[in-house]
Amino acid sequence: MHNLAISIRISSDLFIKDPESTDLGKRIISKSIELLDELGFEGFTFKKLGAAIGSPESSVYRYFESKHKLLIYLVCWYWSWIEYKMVFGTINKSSDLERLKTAIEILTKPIKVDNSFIHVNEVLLNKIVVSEATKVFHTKAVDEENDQGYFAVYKRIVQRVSDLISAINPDYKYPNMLVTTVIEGAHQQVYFADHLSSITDKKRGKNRVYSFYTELVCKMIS
Amino acid sequence: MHNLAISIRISSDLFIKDPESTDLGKRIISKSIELLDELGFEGFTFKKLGAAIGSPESSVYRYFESKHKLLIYLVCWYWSWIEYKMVFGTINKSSDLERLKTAIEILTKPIKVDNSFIHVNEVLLNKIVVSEATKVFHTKAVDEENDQGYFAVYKRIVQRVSDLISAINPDYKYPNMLVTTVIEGAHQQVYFADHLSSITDKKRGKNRVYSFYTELVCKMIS
DNA sequence: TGGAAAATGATAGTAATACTATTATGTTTG
DNA sequence: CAAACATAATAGTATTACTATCATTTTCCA
Repeated sequence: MHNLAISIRISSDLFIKDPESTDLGKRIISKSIELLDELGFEGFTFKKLGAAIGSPESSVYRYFESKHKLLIYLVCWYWSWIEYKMVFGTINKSSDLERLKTAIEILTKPIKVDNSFIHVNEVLLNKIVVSEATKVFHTKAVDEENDQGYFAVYKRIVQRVSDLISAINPDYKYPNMLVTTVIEGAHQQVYFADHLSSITDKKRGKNRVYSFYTELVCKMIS
Repeated sequence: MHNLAISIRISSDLFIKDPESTDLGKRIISKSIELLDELGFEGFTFKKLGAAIGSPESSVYRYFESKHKLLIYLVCWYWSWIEYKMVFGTINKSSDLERLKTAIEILTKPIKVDNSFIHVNEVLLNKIVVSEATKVFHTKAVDEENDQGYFAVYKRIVQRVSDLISAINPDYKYPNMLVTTVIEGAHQQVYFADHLSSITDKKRGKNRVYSFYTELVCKMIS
């Protein structure tokens, strides 16, 4: 069981005090995932979070500088977890194409419950990433935050998959664009299916997002 | 010259008083485009906008209920303008494939200055759509706002291009997903190139976004 | 075991935001 | 020329996103 063996490490620039280090910290993470899902990023406040965990908001501020940083923390956590799944999911595959397909699967198929991290509900966290993660990037502070390395995990995942593509077809000109198209597109399709269903192709089977993007990548690089 | 012939019509649910109907209204539109670009959606306020046009914020509130509604208005304006260009750009093409290619071109190539609408700077508006438009969708009020018809133009554009695809290849299973992948992806690539350049394929020519997505669509539907 | 250090709680306060409301003034128009 | 309308000027409110201070509780370790 990897819940004993591994832990997700997040850049210490994203918090004031490591939420993994205390009980209150873990409850902050756990409850903020629930509340962000319930209220959305705009409706979410540290005051409400404090009320939900029975602590004053000032206690939350001892862990996170702002709700924006907390969101980045959660999104980073999510991508670190995905990276972990990707590394272990591809390690014993026999070819780059197999590895690529597994990576796409991890990036496009619905998330399954994972009990390895008790205070993190990965299914809810995925919902938050789908509906709120763009707000991590789309800020006037992007460049600064990028320089701080906040998006390193995300970029590393893109690079990883991009490298697989280049290994399979070294002549393909746009591996990075292809990968970001898949990663962001997959989330977007889930969001559209939930909220703007007329512009998705809903009645096309259970794994339509996975099928669509797998076919897309394969056709593009062949 | 179409500046005499046409005007962009926006759903009256998006404003309290039509900004096109007065001088102050037009200045609100014009300045809000500049300020949104300069400050970003979060940094933008009606107070600052008021100061910039020399009016109290209460005057702005007589035109728009909230800055969120103003953003939706601008994004709708943008897509209406794109739809207009698409209709007139494809009308005299000789085949569906030609029409499709033109549509993709309009959706993926950089915006050029258009002096048809004096109070709207389309180049800046495009920058705003690229960096802020996701915030129109990603809200707890999406479903309600979708029911109100705020996203109708956007959905119509998707449908239009999707129909072209289906006309070319009636068997292709995912025309809608393909189109939204292109539309959102194209903007995303521009944003990434500006802010997270390591995960784009920058040094691949001037029209890389256009080339990439045209090739993508053609390969997928053939 | 006792005392310092660390963590949390309780409470207060601030500037800014996102509005609403009211009244006054100027401008248009039938 | 008066009514209607548009805008300005000003004030006010609840909430947000913090910061600051001090008291209490818990932990730890010598």
